[in-house]
Amino acid sequence: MMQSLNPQQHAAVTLPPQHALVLAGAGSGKTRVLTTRMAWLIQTGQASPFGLLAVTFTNKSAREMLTRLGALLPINTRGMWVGTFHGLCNRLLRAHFRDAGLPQTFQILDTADQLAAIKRLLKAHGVDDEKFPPRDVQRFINGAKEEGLRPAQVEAWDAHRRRLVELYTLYQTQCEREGVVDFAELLLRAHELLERNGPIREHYQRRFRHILVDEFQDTNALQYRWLKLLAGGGACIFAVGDDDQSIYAFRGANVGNMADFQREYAPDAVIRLEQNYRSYGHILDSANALISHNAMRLGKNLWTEQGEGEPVRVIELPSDLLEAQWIVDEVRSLISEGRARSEIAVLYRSNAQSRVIEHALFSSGIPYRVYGGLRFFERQEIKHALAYLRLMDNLHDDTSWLRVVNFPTRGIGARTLEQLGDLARQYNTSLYGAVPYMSGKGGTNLVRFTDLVTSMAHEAQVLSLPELIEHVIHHSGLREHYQSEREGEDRLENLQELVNAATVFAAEENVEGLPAGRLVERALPRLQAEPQAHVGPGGLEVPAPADDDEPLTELAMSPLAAFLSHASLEAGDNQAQAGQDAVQLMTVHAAKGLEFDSVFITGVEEGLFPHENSLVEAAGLEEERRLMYVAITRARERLYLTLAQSRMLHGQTRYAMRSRFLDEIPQEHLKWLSPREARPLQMAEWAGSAAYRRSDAFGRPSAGRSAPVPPRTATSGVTVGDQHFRIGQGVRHSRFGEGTIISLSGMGQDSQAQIQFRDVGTKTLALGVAKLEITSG
DNA sequence: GTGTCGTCCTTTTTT
DNA sequence: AGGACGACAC
Repeated sequence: MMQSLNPQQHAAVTLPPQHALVLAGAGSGKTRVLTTRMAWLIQTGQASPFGLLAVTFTNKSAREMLTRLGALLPINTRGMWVGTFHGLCNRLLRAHFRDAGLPQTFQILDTADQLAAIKRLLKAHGVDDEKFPPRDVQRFINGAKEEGLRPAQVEAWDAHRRRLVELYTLYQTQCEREGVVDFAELLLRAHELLERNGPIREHYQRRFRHILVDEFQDTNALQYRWLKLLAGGGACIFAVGDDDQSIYAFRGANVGNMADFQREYAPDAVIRLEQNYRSYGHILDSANALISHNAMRLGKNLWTEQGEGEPVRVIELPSDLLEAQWIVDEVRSLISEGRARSEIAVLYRSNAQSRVIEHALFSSGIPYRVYGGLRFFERQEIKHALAYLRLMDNLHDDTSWLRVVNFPTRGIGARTLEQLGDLARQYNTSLYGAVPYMSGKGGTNLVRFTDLVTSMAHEAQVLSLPELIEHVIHHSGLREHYQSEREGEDRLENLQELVNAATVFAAEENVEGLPAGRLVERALPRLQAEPQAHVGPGGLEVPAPADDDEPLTELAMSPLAAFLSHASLEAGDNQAQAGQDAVQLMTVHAAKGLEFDSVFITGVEEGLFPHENSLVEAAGLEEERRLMYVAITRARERLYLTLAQSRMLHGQTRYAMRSRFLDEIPQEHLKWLSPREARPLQMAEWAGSAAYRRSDAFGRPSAGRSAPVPPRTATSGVTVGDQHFRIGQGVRHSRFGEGTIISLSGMGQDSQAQIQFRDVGTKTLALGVAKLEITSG
């Protein structure tokens, strides 16, 4: 188990029981250390499998951890507390729903459900959604919750914010009435439960002697507090993370948690894993050099025993179309060299870039796979089916009610629902609860719908989970609806896939054949019927696990409720054509944690990567740099950085110069396939440049590629009045001082320039308005 | 209740 | 440019 660990990995794995922070660089064997540590703790008898808690951010990494652990030790990992923050909190709340003040059947709102709930709330209270856009309200509420704040604790320093706090309060009341819980609420509730309930807190504090955290740099304030609370009884926290790979600050992750952890817990051990087993030297050194430009770091330098390998290839092309075409040609030659398509990744900063690349790949007939986009459980037809199922569990779930009350249409219109909503408010009940108060024509259809849902709920007491879903799809009219819809073919297939998913789920949970709605008593903490000594892989006698406390509450959940949680917490795969050998397309964010033999990082331009929206603050630029660091370190053997001088964005052609990140990598690691000029090339120069023609000498097929296509615009500049502006030009502004134009967009009087000023940072100015003096270029 | 037209927005995303 | 969503008309 321990063989072939390097000294640092070995030290981390065998650390005595104490708090520890492991700074694990990209490709340094982080997951391996985490799982081997768990196995080691179990095997040496320092912990029982259920005395460990391991927490991750994604279901995928939780699964991987369990799989690897299962491979290391002959134990049944089922029922171990290994999961995502949200998954574990859900488990906690299910087990102690009463103490947490939740109904037994509480359901989980995903982001879209939450937004719908907020829209409904705003409408019901006549809130001006110009002044309070639902998305902003959502962000405010989630932001507060992620800071661990209830409405009373949020500072409201002006009228607008006071109103937001009011809305937060109202939203909370609505959620409670409906028995639903959003993602952030899972964490906050679980935290409050542990904080306020001494016996429960002490039970879990006694139980989990070892808490292991993956991707610690991505934790937010509330998650960190949750961990601290859980470890408050003397448990050891083993936190693994990489501050250089923190790329989720924009959604509340706080890298500062790493430094705080180091300070507050004064961990006796900070271990750095700096040997990289993934990339060749030039790639790794490029990444190191780049990230060294960040000021806010804990510090770490990756090295490799592999040779320096090939230099990083860099190429600048006249346009996004040519960039895509060039990539496709290069991909084709990589494939013809015998490389697997699935080992080639094309990464981009923003999703908007994928279209052009997809188009080029498609035209060339190269199979590709795009990550991101709609996931299985987020599909419209699936959400409809799930809404029926949720109503079966909880008729007061207004979100679900509204989603399907008139889908398929059954003559219940907006007016009827408005009336119903008024009544519900009047009698302080759910929409379902308000049905008896309805009179008139609208009422009869509503009663019919209510009967439908109640009869389905009856079936839930008889039918198994897959049977129930089949029943719902049929009797709700969903099947018929999609059969008659022109493009309903896929949707019908997905609905069938939902039945399959439920079959698999029921088998995994051992509830096959049991009625979907019937409670299944299970003592979750019990892992094995009879804890006994095993013989470990090394012939080691493994002591019987320590006797843990009996659970305070047994988890009682119906197969249906369990399936619904599963659907909310794990949105499912979002990949088309899984399994096929295809070129991988994804955003840099989505690539985190993955690795490929060959990687293309596209759009390495100022304004795009780093993204212009991040340039307003220094912290933003550092996050962009970390993002580039993550991108570079995905590559094992070959790395390409590509950039385009012009690019279609939001229906406008934009011109940009190469990313500053390119200048932060020492040239010795780079091999320019296009001329690297002190200033960006003019397109006219480019089209005729010898370097471009020479590019065929690099072994790419020149056939199939047309001669250099003239750019869509003659020069990369705009003319406003009698002035002609170009990228890279020096300018002077009366107030902002000296600066350089780093990007241009628009035409004539409407054009804008992004200017990097020497003293005041980057500004975007309207050229028709701003008075600029051209100083050079 | 459904279909069409216009308006708005557009960084990154998991649970 | 292109998609999503909301307002309006049939």
